[in-house]
Amino acid sequence: MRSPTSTEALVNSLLRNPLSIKSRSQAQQLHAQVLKFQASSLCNLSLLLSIYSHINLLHDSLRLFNTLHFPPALAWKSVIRCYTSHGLPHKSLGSFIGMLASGLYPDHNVFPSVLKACAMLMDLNLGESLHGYIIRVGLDFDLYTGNALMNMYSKLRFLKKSGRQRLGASQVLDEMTERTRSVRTASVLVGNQGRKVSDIEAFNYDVSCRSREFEAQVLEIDYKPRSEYREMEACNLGQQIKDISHSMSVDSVRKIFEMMPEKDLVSWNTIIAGNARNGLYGETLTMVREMGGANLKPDSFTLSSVLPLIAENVDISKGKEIHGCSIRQGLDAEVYVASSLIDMYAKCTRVVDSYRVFTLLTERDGISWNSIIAGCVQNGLFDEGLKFFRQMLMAKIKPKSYSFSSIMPACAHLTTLHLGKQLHGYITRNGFDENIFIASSLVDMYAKCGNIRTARQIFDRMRLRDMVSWTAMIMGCALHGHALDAIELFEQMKTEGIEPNYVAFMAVLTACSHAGLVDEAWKYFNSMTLDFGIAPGVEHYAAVSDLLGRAGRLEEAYDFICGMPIGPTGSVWATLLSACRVHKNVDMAEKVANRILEVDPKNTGAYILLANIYSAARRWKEAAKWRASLRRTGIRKTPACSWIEVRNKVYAFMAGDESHPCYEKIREAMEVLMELMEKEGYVPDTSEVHHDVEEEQKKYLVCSHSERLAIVFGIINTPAGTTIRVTKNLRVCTDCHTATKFISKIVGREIVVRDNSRFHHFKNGTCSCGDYW
DNA sequence: ATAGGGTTAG
Repeated sequence: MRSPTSTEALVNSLLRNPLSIKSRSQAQQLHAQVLKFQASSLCNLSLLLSIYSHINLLHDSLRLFNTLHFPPALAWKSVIRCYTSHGLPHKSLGSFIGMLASGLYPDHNVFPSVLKACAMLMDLNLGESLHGYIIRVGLDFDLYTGNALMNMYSKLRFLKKSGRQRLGASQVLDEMTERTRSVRTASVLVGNQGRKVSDIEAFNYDVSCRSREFEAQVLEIDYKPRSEYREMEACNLGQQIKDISHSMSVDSVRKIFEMMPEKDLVSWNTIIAGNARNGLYGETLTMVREMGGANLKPDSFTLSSVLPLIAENVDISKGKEIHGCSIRQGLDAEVYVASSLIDMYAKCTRVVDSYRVFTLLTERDGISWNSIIAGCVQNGLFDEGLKFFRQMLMAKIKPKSYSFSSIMPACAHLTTLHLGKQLHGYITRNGFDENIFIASSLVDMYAKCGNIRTARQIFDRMRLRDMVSWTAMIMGCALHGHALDAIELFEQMKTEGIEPNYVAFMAVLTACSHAGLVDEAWKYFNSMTLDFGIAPGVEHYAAVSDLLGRAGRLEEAYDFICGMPIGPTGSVWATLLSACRVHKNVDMAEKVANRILEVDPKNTGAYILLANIYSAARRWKEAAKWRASLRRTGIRKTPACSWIEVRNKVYAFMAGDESHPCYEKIREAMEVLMELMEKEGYVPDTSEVHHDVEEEQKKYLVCSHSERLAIVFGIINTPAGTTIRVTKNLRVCTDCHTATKFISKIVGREIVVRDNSRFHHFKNGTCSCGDYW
């Protein structure tokens, strides 16, 4: 026999040190060497296989595995791990069964992968059976297996849909643990020699029963495409099932943790993350503190699990504490921690602090980019969000599903349809269409950009719809004044077993309010508390009082607001005040305005509205008085602003902004139009012009409203037949509304105006809202 | 064996 060469020795040492191999080519070189030296023993090939699986090469692993006639345990375990980390839980469990079937005994380093596969399938039953099996083979005290068990339980919940009444999982496990332990202690005490044969036989029999039980369950699992599991996960983690008895799973996690004889940092991190995922705020923070007692310092895993919970609870002081902690540990520029910090600050409306963390972050990945983008968008900084989105693309980071659902609301709010469509194209090309978050945000975007039909098409094609998808569609209909569609959808949603929440009721009430459906609104308002136990919030009261007010039932609305169990806010009263303006009821307006200033002395809207009401009644002195007191408060009202998209570019207008580069051209066109309109019978309604000035001057002021400038700009800059789409950040003014009807008729074009609450479709001299808005 | 980001609301 020849002595091994140095190369052979190297090969052997490499085979026994799998962590030193880091790339596919290294692994393949080693593979070639093994074949060259005819060292392809079963043992060496299994070692190679475990190397392939450690660097996550599923195909190479499988190719090698398939050449083995009787794969040893190491080969099976490698394949199982690889399947799991590739997100193929069925395959993983199948291989596990195959391993058992070939007579091999599972050991401590196979269960983590199998448990993870159970968690992926969201199958608690299966997980519990596996747990029973693990107890039977005596591995429940193993550190790695225990950690994986905790992880599985903390990710699984009792799904409402499974319907079956279940025994408390932890009770069953308690009993089983007790029985197993007695068998085990007995055998330790007596020693293997003295152990009664019947005991061992009984034990082995029990183990094989458990493994068959588990096997039977695996075979029963119906295979679903991967995307569907992701949807299930999305639904499971969604609000609907959030509060359904996850306590049983959490109990199991705690029991395992307490029983574990040896705990390491991973064990602590796992239970902390589990508590955090299940929303146990106090408990989670306590455990982070207790870690110190066990001589363990929080690491990046700990911090990035805790921060989302702090964000959810909007606890800025705790958040800063954790930030401080991460700085002390030198973890504040670590991607995981930093992304959570960015998100936490954003959720606490401290975007400036998010920026700071983001700037300090040197290596940004898709998630850190998305955190800052979502942070901006969620705080209404749409342009900044878009800016970061573009920067991300320039940094050569490919947008993923999260990126689209984060940025889409920005397109929706800014009405930048061209951008939304562009993103939609990218989404379709990359197969993100099925994603429920993206589809919902697309429905919302198209609806908000005026394209209600496309919104409906996308909605109808969705395979799975959750409450948010329905609400987005209902709100879209409400926005366009399609109240009956909105109501029908709302009823359909309930029929499909999806419970409406706070926002869904806002949507349906808004629909009623835009169409003047008083009775329906009452019905839904009462149903909220009676049928669903949701306490109406200010928004719901606002919708109903708005409706009563518009219908001219001012007294009724007044009493309704006075009867609110939660203190009415300025905004609720404001709906009534604007109704007073529509119905020109100065007495009521005075009464309401005083109530507003009682609860909200800084409500500038009230000053302006009241001043306008006085102006309309030609009571100039009082109007001037209110305007003066507004000036004294030193608060500036939100400036009115309108914008329009022409040839993929957005043009913004402020009222009477004569410095606008297009101002002169617009002015000229406006004069021509005004002449034509007056011939058609248009009389400028200057009653709300708040200054006591000449009639000509008033007419001029009315004509320089931002929405009118935007509309005229659109007419002169687009070819005949194009629909003009204008967005305004506040409400469309009464006179502009009348004027736009005339304009639509004269120029023979459709004009769509979206203001802060709804869409107005002007066509042939009429408006879709029937002048009820 | 453990970790971070997403859709509806005037």
